[in-house]
Amino acid sequence: MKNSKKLLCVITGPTACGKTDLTIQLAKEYNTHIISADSRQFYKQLIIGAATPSANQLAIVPHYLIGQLSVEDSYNVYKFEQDALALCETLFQSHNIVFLTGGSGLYIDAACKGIDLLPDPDLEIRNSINTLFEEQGIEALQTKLQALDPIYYSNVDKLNPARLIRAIEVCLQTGKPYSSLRNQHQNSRPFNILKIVIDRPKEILHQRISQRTEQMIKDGLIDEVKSLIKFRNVNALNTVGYKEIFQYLDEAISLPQAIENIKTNTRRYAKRQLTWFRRDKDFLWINADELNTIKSIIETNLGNSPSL
RNA sequence: GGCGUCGUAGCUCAGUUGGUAGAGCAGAGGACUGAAAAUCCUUGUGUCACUGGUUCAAUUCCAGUCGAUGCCA
Repeated sequence: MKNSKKLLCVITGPTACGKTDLTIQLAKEYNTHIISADSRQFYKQLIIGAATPSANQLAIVPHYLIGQLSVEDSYNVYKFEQDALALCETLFQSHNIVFLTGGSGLYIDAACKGIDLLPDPDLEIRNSINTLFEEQGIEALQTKLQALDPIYYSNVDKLNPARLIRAIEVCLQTGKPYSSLRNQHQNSRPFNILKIVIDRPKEILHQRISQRTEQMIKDGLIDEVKSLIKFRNVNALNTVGYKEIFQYLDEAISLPQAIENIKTNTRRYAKRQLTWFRRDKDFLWINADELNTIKSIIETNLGNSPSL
């Protein structure tokens, strides 16, 4: 074989587009394994609401980074990058192709391009900045960041507390401006990468989101959420499907209203995902029913002549 | 059948003491480096139900028609 490099095939797409089934089918045909890039399926307690693959599906091909964490664990993109790269190294020893699938764009980027080396968040510092925000509002964050890092301040979304807080946190932790630690260069990888977005007409996607939401309720989403009520404040549960059911359990909204809200919020999530993918011109957009097209592209990228 | 109220953006509604109209939600577009299913930004022209009348001018006033709804029969 001429092509000595291995291939990481990224299969992503908006939520409910059918990437799980499709990737399992591909991985089975290529007799290989799947690494998940889904920031909610990491948590073992999130099953129904996170649309985690079923036990039957997981049995078809080996999966990694699904259910390896508890919702109480702290995890982040950098750790994910490390985990995903370590898995790639191991799996490429015995496979020419490995699939990475999931809908978390930032996590996919971390695996494919890498992210800057920054210290792990210090919870004490973060909490103190959060308190500053709660007590004095966004202006206090703006003033602070402007003093600590005027360069980043000139580019940052000044109305987004999350951006401001993280930047301040890094400045305080490292004693350096956040901007000086961001190189934003793309790390090279010891494997080739093929990136595919599974596309669907918007009406069809919305229909699938609606149907999947109804199915989640039938499958017992409410009981799953009830069992997690003691964790309701952890970040992992600030998630579509869970927060709406918490509101229903609080009797703040009716069940039909909660279900409607889940559908709406899922549609919006899908929209944000699509915005993210559109920005990255490396993605090939392929219709969900064009499995043969995908296989043909994979063959080409593996250095084989397309036989289809 | 009689009397009243209502009919304005996909939905809920506001408003114009007559000069063709605006909020919330939904929708659309965008941003994004350790919270990312998170967090945040931008974006509102529609036969003002229909047909006539009055008027320089009607979505606004008047009449009729249709539809919704309430009360009385």
